Amino acid sequence: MTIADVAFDAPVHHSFSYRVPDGWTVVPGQRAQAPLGGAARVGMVVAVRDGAEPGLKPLAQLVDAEPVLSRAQLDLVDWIAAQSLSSVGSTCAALLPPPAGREAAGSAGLAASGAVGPGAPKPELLTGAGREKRVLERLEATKGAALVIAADVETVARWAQRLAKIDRAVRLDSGVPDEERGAAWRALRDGSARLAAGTRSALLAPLPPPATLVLLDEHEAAHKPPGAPRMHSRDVALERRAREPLALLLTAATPSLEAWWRAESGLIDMPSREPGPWPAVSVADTRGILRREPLTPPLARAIRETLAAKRRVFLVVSRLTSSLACDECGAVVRCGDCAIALAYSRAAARLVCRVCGASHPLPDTCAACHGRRLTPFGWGAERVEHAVRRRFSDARIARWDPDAARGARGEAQRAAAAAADVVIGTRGALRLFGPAALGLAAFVAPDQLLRAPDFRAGERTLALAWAAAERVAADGAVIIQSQNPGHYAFAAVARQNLHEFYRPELKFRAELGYPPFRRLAVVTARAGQSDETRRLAEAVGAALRGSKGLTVYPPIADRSDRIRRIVTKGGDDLPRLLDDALREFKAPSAGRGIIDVEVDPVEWPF
DNA sequence: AGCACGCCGACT
DNA sequence: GTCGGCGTGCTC
Repeated sequence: MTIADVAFDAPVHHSFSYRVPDGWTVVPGQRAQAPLGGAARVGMVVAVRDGAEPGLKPLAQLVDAEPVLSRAQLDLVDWIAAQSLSSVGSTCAALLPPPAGREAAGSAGLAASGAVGPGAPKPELLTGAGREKRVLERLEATKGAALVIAADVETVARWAQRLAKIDRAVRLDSGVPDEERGAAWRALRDGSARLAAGTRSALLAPLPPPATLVLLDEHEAAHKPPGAPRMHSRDVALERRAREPLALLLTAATPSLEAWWRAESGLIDMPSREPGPWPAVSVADTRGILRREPLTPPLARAIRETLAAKRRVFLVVSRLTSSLACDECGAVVRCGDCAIALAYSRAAARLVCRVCGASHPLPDTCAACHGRRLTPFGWGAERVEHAVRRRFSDARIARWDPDAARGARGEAQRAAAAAADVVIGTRGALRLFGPAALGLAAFVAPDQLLRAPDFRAGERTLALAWAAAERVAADGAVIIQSQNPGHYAFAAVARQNLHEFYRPELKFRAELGYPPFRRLAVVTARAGQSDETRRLAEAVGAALRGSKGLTVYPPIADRSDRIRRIVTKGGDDLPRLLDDALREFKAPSAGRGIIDVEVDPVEWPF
């Protein structure tokens, strides 16, 4: 009898075997519906073989008339799953359009994709002004298939419109109905469409050679969204390019250190560009300044001048809420139970704990020294808005909150922000402004960002400051108020010179053994009680320490003490070493506890 | 992941 | 006396 091995979207790291009903033709790469745990579920057929295993349930029905993945693409999926310690089934689910009900049989087979020839071009990293225009020119010049991957559906929509001006373009992302996504996949496969745009679920879309794959904003953390596979789209794209003859273009205003290092090592081409127009960037030193006012005199003057010139102002604030501190002894008002600083809301005149949610009225005196002067520190959007309104009462001022920007009130807030003279917001507000749309962009206090307990803090700060500067007209200004005015991220933005950031940053990363020189993984252990969690974490730590190539740090408890995280460093073989070391905990006999592994984390979970 | 099975608290 | 909490375990 014929047996099909099917991988399901579940954290089980093996496939399930089914009998192929007589008369069916099934090949690996097709999805099929089959009974699993009492329900009919869709999985990927990863192998078809002859055998004699009595008692197997039969496949229920085929979902794809034609395979959606070729053998080579299934091999790529295996590689992704192994590298990210994800299951093959959930990797497939994340990297394919959702299965349609049923589809018409197509006639075209999958394009055969061979190994990369010796003449295959290196991946290219496009930086600098006009990088997106250069991508479009490339796609216009080539007659081959092209796929543009963006980090979010909004960007996909914009690119789909741009591509449609060149040739027929289809969308493979969740911004269009499921049937349309499936049809787009098939249109690429049979050549009826040559241009496509999508998010990570489009990364494996069929691209008959000669083809171009474009990854926009390769530095974006959104290219590694939550859920399997825990791998950045940049890594998927680079591996696909290594296995398939396609041209790979990466774009970034501020490349990831990973991409920059590859470029320096000659693995990626990074054409150098003449610097384009750039605003005047100044850094205002706020050290030793009594912070009762978020706007230093130079910033207040710049706002006044920009508004007088009828141009727009963007004030970048940190999402971190402000807290209350004693002017006399410096103590911060903390939650009695959780020990973290209570978030101060001026409007509500209350203090709220962001861990346990407890809300307290404002205290009259400092608990530490009984001083009577408790004042807020840190500049949240709300406090900055208040200060700006007080000084510029005639201006139209809008606040852009990431939380309020979603949902029903989102549209209203967006409209208000789009019409405002002064927008006060976090990183997400950047989307409101096109290139050179602003007269002034200013960072009220990026120090929280810079001091975040995350080795990517500098990279993030650079990305945000650079992105803001790109949105300011060449005759406009960027003002950065900081207690770290000498930081090389600011110097790089001020002189529009990326090297000024990457040179010292690479040195720092190399010295401390951070990516791109070593790989990181965060292993999370969870068990019922806190002592069980502790015991599990100790056992996991011991197992990891037994592995030669791994550097293992002691487990860190989270605030609730129900989760412990173990940070691990290793080399290129980190996934394999982790998999070997953790195998005993994955066995069914291992019992209690859940172990979770995040390889190459981009967001620091602490 | 789902979904079942399986033992301990507040209700008709 | 039941309904239901989610801890543990299995799914071809």
